[in-house]
Amino acid sequence: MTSPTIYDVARAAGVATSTVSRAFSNPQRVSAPTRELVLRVAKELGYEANPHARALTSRRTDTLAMVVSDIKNPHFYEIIRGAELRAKASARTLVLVNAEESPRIEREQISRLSRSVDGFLLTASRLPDEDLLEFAATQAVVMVNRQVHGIPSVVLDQREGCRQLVTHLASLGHTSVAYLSGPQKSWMAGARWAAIRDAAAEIGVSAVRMGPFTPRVEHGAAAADAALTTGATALIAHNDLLAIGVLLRLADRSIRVPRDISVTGFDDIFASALCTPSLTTLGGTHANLGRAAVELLLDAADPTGRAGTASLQLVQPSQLVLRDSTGPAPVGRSAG
Amino acid sequence: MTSPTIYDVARAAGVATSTVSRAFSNPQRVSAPTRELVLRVAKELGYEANPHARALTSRRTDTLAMVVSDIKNPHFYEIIRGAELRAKASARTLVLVNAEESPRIEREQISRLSRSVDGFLLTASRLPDEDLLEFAATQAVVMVNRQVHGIPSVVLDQREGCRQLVTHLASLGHTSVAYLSGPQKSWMAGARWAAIRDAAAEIGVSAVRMGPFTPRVEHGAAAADAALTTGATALIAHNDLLAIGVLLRLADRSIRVPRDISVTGFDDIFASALCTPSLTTLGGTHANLGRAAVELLLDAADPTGRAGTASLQLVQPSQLVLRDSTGPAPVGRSAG
DNA sequence: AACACGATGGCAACTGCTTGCCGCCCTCCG
DNA sequence: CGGAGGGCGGCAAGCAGTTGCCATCGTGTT
Repeated sequence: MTSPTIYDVARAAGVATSTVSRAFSNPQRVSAPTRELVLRVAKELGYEANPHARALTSRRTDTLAMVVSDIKNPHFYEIIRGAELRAKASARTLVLVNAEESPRIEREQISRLSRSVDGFLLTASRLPDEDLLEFAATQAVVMVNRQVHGIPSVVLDQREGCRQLVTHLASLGHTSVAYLSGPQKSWMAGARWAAIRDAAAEIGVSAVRMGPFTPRVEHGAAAADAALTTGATALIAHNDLLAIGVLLRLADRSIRVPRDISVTGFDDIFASALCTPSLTTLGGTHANLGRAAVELLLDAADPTGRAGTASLQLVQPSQLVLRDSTGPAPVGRSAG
Repeated sequence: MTSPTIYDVARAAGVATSTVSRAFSNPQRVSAPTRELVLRVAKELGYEANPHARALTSRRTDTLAMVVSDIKNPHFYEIIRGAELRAKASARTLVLVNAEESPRIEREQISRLSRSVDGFLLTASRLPDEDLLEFAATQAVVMVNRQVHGIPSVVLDQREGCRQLVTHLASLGHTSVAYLSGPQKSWMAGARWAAIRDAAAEIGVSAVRMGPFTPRVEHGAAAADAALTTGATALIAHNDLLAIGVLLRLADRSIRVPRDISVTGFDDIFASALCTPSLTTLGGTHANLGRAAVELLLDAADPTGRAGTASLQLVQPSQLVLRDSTGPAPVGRSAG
C-alpha cells in the first residue's frame, strides 16, 4: 500500500540511505557499480522519491509558478503552452495562477506559493515596480511582457513593432491614429503608447491616446465610440480582444472596415485570423516567450553560478501580421 | 532571512509546538484563549506553515492536478478557468498538466504527480477504462467529459444535445449527415457518434461516420474532403477547431456554407462566433464543468465521510448555439 | 469526599530525504 | 616503503511540521 522509501531501497541493496539518496540526486558522488545497483533495486521496488521530503531539506521543489494577469485572455494560452512544454522538458511542474487583473490577488497568490515553488513567471504583471523588486529579492522571478530594471525578463519588442505598425498605416495614407489604451497598471500599455507616439512623431502622423479600457471584447464598443470622436482614420487597439470588440461595434454602427476606418490589434490571437474583416495585428511567437522565460527562470532559480544571466532582459522580435482590417485612408473626409 | 517555524512561534507564545500546530490545523483542539494567543503571535512573527513539512506527515498537499488532453485546444480554457477559480476559493493550488493527446504522457504525468497532489482532474482522458480505474483506486480522481463506471465525473450532456443538433439539421431538410470523428481514444468521440447515430435513426435521417481525425484546424481539410465523398449535406465536426478547418477548406474549394452544405461543431469556442460563416455548435457552460469537477474532487479527496458522493456522475446540460453555418438543405442535388 | 471523565497542553516519536563530516582504503608519489 | 590525498560509503543530525499518548486540572456525580 504505502510506497517504498529510500530505507527500503537501502536495505534491499545493502547500502546506507545516504548512498541511495546520492545515487539519485548526486550521481557522480557514488561509484558506478554502486549507483547501478541502487538504481536497479529502486526500479524493482518501484521506488519514487517523495517530493515533499525532498523539498523539506533541499528547498528545491521542481515546481514553477506562472501568474497570468487574466486567464481569460487567449493571448496567454500560447505563452502558457510554451512555458508548460519547456518546464516539462526539465521535469518541472507548472502551477498556473490567475491574478484576475487585480494587484491584490496577484500579491496574495505569490506569497501563498512562495514556499512551494522554485520561482515565479509573472506575465503582464499589474504590480508596481517596487513590489516586484521586493519579491525578486527573495525569490527567483522572471517577468514576461514587462520590464523592470534589475529583474530578468522576456518581452516582445514593442518599439520596433509599433514603428512598423505606424509606418504601415502611414503608408496607407493615414495621418491620424488613435491608440485605444489598455489598463492603467499595464506596463505594456505604457510601452505601446510611448512607442506609437514616438513613431508617429518621427513619421509625421498625429497620434492620440484614448482610454484606458479593459482589454476585452465587451469593452470594444466604448472604445470604438470614443475613438470615433477623435476623427482618427486608424485605430490601434491595445490588444486583439479589444480590437475585435471595436470591429463588432463599428459593424453595428455601419462603419465599414477598412474602407472608412482601419483597425489593428496586438497579440495575433487565434480568432484574429477568423474574424471579419480579419485583423491586422502585431504578433510574435508567443510560445517562444514562454519557453525563453522558463529557461531564464530555471537558471535564476539554480543556486549554482547564477551570476551570468542574473538580470537578462530578453527582447524577442514581434511581427506585423497584415490582414484585412487595414486599408487606404479614406480620402476627403474624416471617419467620425 | 529564513522564515519563522512553529518552534519560533511556540517559544514566543510560551507553548509547545504541538499547540501551535493544532491552533492552525485543528483549532477546536485548543482552548479559545490559547488559540488566539498563538494566532496573534504567529501573525506578529509573520509565520506561515511550510507546506512540504505539512504534507510530509499529514499527506495533504492542498494541491489539485488538472490534466488536459491537449492544451492547445481553446475549449479547455473555460474549463481550466472554472476549475482554477473554484480551487482558489478553497485555497487549493491548481497544477496544470498537458497530456499532448498521448496516453503514455498522460500516464507518466499522473504518476509523476501522484505524490504531490491531493487528487486529479482528468479532462477528456485518452486512457483506457482499466487504467483509470486502477488510478482511481489509489487516489482521488474526477473525470471531466468522460464517463467511467465507478469514477465520479462531470460531463456535458451529449445525448440530448446531439438529438437537438440532428433535429435542427433535419428540420432544415437535411436527410443525410456525416460525423467527422475525433480521436479513436476519445471517449467523447464515441459518445457523440452513438448519440448522433441514435438520434438520426430515430428522426429518420441517415448518418455516417468518417475519420478519426485529430481535432485541429489543420486537419479540417482532410476531414472536409473525406466528408464530401459521402454526399452528406450536413457535416458534424467533432469540435469547433475541426469545424473551422472544414469551413476554411470548403471556402477554398468554393463550396458555399450553408448554401451548399451545412457545418456544425462542438464546444462553442470563442472563435466560433467570429469565423465566417459563424459556426452553429453545441456548447455549454464549460466554466461550470470545471467548477463542478473541482467540487467533486474536493470531497472525493476529503478523507472524512466521502461515501455520499463517492461515484457521482454529473451530467450538465449542453446548449445548441445556432449561427450561420447551418441552413436549408440544398434541393435537387448532392453536395459532392 | 472520593471518583470519573472531558478538556487541554506537552512530550516525543515520526514523516522521508539531504548533507556535513568522518573514516576507510586504495593509489600515486617521493 | 611511508605518507598524502582522493574516492567512496556510512553516520547522524537536521528539515518543519503532525499526532498518538500521557499528565494535569477542573468539574460533575454519587
